[in-house]
Parts: sequence; C-alpha cells; structure tokens
Amino acid sequence: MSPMATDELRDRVLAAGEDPAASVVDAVHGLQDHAAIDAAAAPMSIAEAAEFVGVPAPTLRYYEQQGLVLPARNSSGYREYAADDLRRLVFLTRMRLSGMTMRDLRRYIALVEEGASTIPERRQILHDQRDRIRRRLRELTLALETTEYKIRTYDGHPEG
Amino acid sequence: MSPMATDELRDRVLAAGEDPAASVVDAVHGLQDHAAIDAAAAPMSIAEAAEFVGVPAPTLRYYEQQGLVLPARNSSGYREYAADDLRRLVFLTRMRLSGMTMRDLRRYIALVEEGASTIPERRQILHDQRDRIRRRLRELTLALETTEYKIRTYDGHPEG
DNA sequence: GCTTGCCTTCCAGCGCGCTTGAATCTCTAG
DNA sequence: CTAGAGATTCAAGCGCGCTGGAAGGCAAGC
Repeated sequence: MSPMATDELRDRVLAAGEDPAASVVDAVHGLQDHAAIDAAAAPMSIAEAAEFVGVPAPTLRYYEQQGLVLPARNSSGYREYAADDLRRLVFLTRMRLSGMTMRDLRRYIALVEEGASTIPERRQILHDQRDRIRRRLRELTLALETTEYKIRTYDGHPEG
Repeated sequence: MSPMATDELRDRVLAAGEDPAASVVDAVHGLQDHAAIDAAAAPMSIAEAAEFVGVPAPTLRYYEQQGLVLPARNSSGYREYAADDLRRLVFLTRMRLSGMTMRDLRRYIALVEEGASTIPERRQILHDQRDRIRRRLRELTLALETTEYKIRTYDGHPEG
C-alpha cells in the first residue's frame, strides 16, 4: 500500500458540508459530463471554479501547473474558467475521486490535447482505470463484510 | 486530497502475484476472522508471517513499532508470530485495505489492549469505519459509471 | 488616497505510510 | 571454518498530492 494521497481529495470533499456523503458527489453527478454547463455563461474566477467543483483554489493552480487545465487570463492576469475548463475540471475531480493518479491524468490529458489520433490509447487508459475501480469495489465490499462481522461480535456483548 | 498513502498497501498487494485481483484478498477472505488459524501451529518467522498476510517484512516491523502487533522473541531476539499475532495481522491488513488510517488503527488496538471496558468505543470506531467504506463504495460506483460512460463515447468512434 | 480582499507567482513544507540503507548478529550448509 | 541467507536496530528518505507562506498586484468602497 503506497501512500494513499489519492484518498485525500475524497476525504476533504466529503468532510466538509452538512451532508457529508451527498453534497459534492451529487452535485457533480448532476452534470452529465459534457452537458449541463452553459457554454454561454460568464467565465468563473478561480474561487468560483473551486467552489463549483468542490476543491480549494490552490488545488486548481496546482492542476494548472501540472498541465491539466489551462484557463485563459483577463487583462489583469486573473484566471477565467470558461465552460470548457469547467467541464474538464469536473472530469478531473471525478477521476481523482475514482483513485486515478495524477500521473495517469497527466498522460490522459496530454493525449486529449494531441488530438483524435490518440483515442485508442485514451480508451485503453480508461479501460485500465475501470478495472482498477472494479477491483477496488470488490476489496471494499469484502472489507465492509469484515467490518460488519466484527461489529456483530461486539453487539453480542452490548454491556461493553 | 491529502496524500493517499492508504491506497498504497492495496496497490502493492494487488500489483504482485499472477492473479492480481484475487490472490491475497481471497486468501485473506478464507480466514473467517478468529477461525482458520491453528492455535497449535508453530509460530512463524517474520518472513513467513509477511508472506502469509501479503505484505513486506519491513512493514510488519513498522506495524510493531507503531504498537499494532508485538510478537514474542526467541532466544536470539528473532520475532515469532504466534496464532494470535497472525489473527491480528490479518485484521490489520484487512482494515488497512478498507482505507482505515494508521491513526485509527493505533487507537483501536490501544483500546483492545485496555480490555473489555473499551468495547463501546471500539464499536463506535468500527461503525464510523463502516460508514466511510459505504460512502467510498457509493463514490466508486459513481466513478465507475462515469468511466464507463466515457468509454462508450470513445467506442462510438472506434477508428480513433 | 487608503484599506480590504481576492488575485498573482514562486517555492518550501507537510502528512501519510511505508521503504531503504548501514552496520551488525545468528543460523544452516558445505 | 566459512560463506550466505536471513535476522536485528536505528535513522533517514521517498512518493504522492497537495498546502501554506512570502511578497506583491489589482479592484472596489469609504
């Protein structure tokens, strides 16, 4: 088990709001990928974009530094996240939440920017990621059973 | 997302063997907790114990340093993992695999060593952990759907 | 004009969970 | 007797993904 830095976005995202399980995840789920973000809407500031996808603004700067999203700048040098940038951010944060590493995400985005000829490799990356998610789901299901089993043994001794 | 070090055991465990998804997890699943480990069997060396639970030997030393398992020593100072130690190791590695942090695990084990009066708090820890696992399962299910959706969009353009 | 607040860049530091290296000791086989 | 594999301790280092601080620019309200 290498350092679970990948778990942390999840933890932070979920630790916040009132409904720790639903808020961000559900909000993101509402946007069915390339739908639901109005292309004509005014671009967002970094603070607005951060709020929108549920991560801190410095994380967006970090993602930009990693080459994952490169928003335009206004005349003062401020970032302006347009609809395309927001769609990509939604994708990125979802993939991070799925446990995809920054390394793979960098590779994937680099391919996206290279054009349609890279679609086969992109598909392969997503296939692999899908398999990892499925494997992880199996692990977690087993872990859930184990935990529930243990809880039941304690429930057999409710006096403590 | 803070560093996901918690993902690393999982990754390492699953990256190894021939059947990357099944081997260790299934082996561990076979041991239904406090069953299936022969109390009368000879104690294991650190290398054997490591192999048994599917982690490197240094990790077992690390766990010991963290107070999670304290095997007896033979006359030469070598560790001897007895049945109880092995059962605990199985528990520990499963809980790590479920995403439980070292911090919580330290707390939990400390309570175990304090005796039966700590059972209510132990149960609470496991309840919380169960909730985290369930939440994570929901997230991953959503991420899986997103990934599969994306794959389908690529499959619509099989020429690349 | 000045304060307040959000923006900028750059770079260093952190938290987690191991992982590795160095130096040394012990057991087994030949 | 000796070589080699495997054990020990201690402390330092790593990889990942942010996170925070310093130093300063820009915009809006009083």
